[in-house]
Amino acid sequence: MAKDQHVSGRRAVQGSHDTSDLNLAQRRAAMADDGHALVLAGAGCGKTKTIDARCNHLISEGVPAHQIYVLAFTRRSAEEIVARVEASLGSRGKGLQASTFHAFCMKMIRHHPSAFGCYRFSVIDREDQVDIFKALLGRTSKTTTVIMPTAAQLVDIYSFGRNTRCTPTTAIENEDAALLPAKKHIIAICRQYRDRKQQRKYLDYDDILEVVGTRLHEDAGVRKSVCSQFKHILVDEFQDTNPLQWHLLTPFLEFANLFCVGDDAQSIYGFRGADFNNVHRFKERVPDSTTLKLNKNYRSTQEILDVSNWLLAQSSIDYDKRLVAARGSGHKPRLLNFAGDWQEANWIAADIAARHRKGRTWSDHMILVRTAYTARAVEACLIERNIPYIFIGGTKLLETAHVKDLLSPLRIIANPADEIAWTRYLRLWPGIGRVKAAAIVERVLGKTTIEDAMEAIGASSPNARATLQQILAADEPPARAVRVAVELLSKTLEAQYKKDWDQRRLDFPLVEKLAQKHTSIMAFIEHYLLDPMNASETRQSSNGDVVFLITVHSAKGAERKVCYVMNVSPGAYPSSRAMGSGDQIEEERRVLYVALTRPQDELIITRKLLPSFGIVNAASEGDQVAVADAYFLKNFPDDLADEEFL
DNA sequence: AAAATGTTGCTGTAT
DNA sequence: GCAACATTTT
Repeated sequence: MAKDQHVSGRRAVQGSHDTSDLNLAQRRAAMADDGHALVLAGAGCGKTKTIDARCNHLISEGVPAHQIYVLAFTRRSAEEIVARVEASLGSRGKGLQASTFHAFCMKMIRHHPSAFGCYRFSVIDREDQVDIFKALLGRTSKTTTVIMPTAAQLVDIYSFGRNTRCTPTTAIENEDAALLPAKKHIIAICRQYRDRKQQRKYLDYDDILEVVGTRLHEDAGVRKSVCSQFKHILVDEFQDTNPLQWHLLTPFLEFANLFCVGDDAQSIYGFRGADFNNVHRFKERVPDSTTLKLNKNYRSTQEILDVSNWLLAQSSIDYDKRLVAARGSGHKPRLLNFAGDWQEANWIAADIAARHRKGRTWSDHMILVRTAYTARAVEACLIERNIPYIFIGGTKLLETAHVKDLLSPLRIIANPADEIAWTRYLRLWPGIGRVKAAAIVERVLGKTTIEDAMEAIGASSPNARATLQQILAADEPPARAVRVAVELLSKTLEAQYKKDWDQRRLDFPLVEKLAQKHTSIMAFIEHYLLDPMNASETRQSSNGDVVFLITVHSAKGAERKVCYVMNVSPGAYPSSRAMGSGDQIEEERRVLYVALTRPQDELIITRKLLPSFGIVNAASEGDQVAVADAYFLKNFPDDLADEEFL
């Protein structure tokens, strides 16, 4: 029974396979006839439950599970959907597939390598992209007099442009209008980046979607063979899809039934090009579709929803939304004021500990933060009190410096043209810095075989060469290569990271364990780049009774009995960095809305009223006033929460 | 001249 | 925790 699943603390009832616990609107959505459908659902109105029920219904009606694909926003929610459907349908549910858009496209690319022309490509992450742009900037910067973007800004501009399929001007403006004079240079450098990727056989995150989308549009044969595998495509969090993702979905319209579920008030990925026209213009773009609405909230009590309703009502945008609690009345939300970060964090940890002593489980609690670094104080307090937790958001295991170092030789073996990996690997060795590494890489990339390449390292570092040779000999399976790499590189890495080496080394057995699930280095690295697993998540013991510490962006769809929304302070909501545009401020409002709609029973909002980081850092005095003025809780009504000063 | 080491500042959300 | 910058060592 689903009860035993206890999937990340969700209510077990969601796995039950009959539709009797659905309300009328949910049942109509779940049991809709074939055809395209858009389901609009407010926070907590049972989106996930409806997707589960839809899958159950389709499979029960005789659709083979493998012809259904669920596109979710995170690996976590994808896995949960599959787990619940399998739990309720047993063997008939086996074969249901769910993943992120990126993992979906990568599957297509790997299953039809010739169709997409991406054989032996390596997937690169954002940091790798930044490295490439850095190298390109280094070569061109001296002649220009205009202000050029940083490498990181170039990645943003380039990626935004591709995700929204907009003009360079729009993409640059979105980053910073002050960069417009450099437009010509930016376009030129983006072209060089594109060529460089091609040479080195790299696929960045956007390529993964674009390669598949473009091919499906251009080639009818490929389109038919790929798209006709699926009868039903379900898309969760549809409000956060962007034009590139829509481009990818449209070829499926003639082969499969599209079932998209979303809430425009929860659109919080505008910075990644999310476009709620995908929701608002769905009917226009897909005329033969039906639209369904779910508007009864089953998650929270009315007092909690009142806060969220108030917040949206303050917006200039008309969301046409007032959440009504099916559960009725409950605890009044609390609004707690603290003098500083430390007091705030400490109080939350103490409060959770006290509740645990009274018999609550750790996993009844979720702490929501806007930014990863806000989490650090509370993390320290949780550790101090021995409270088990996982932190979701922030740096992923495969993004940490020491793991990237460890994997660099494996990346070289998987793709000898991988310049970034070569550079990283070479610089691990004593006596090799930026300049020598560049010289060696130059020589190495001219070679056609990995053996010649290793020869080309030359006498600069016999150790670097010997080590790479031994790792190459261990080659596959990847777990073995990882183990050999750990053995051979430990000394070097220890010297590099001396201070926190004892912490970092603990990650290596984890990496080896993750590698065991894969048969090739490429597949292993790719898997964890596309569906990254958090360092803290990976370190967890299996039991699962832990406090959830999570960024709001990662918390979409999650719920807990007791939620602490941290640092709802001036300068943080909206973030002082969002002050540039009204659209960005409204997106910030939705971020807070997502946070406030997570709790089932108790909402605890904490903040610091004294000038906090965001305000202090606003550039001018005028900016500081603007930040304080835009603060979302500026006119917060007394009767919506019990306010305390601690 | 390049590498190594030390210091300071700042940090947006993520596939 | 990390990147950019500054300083010391090889």
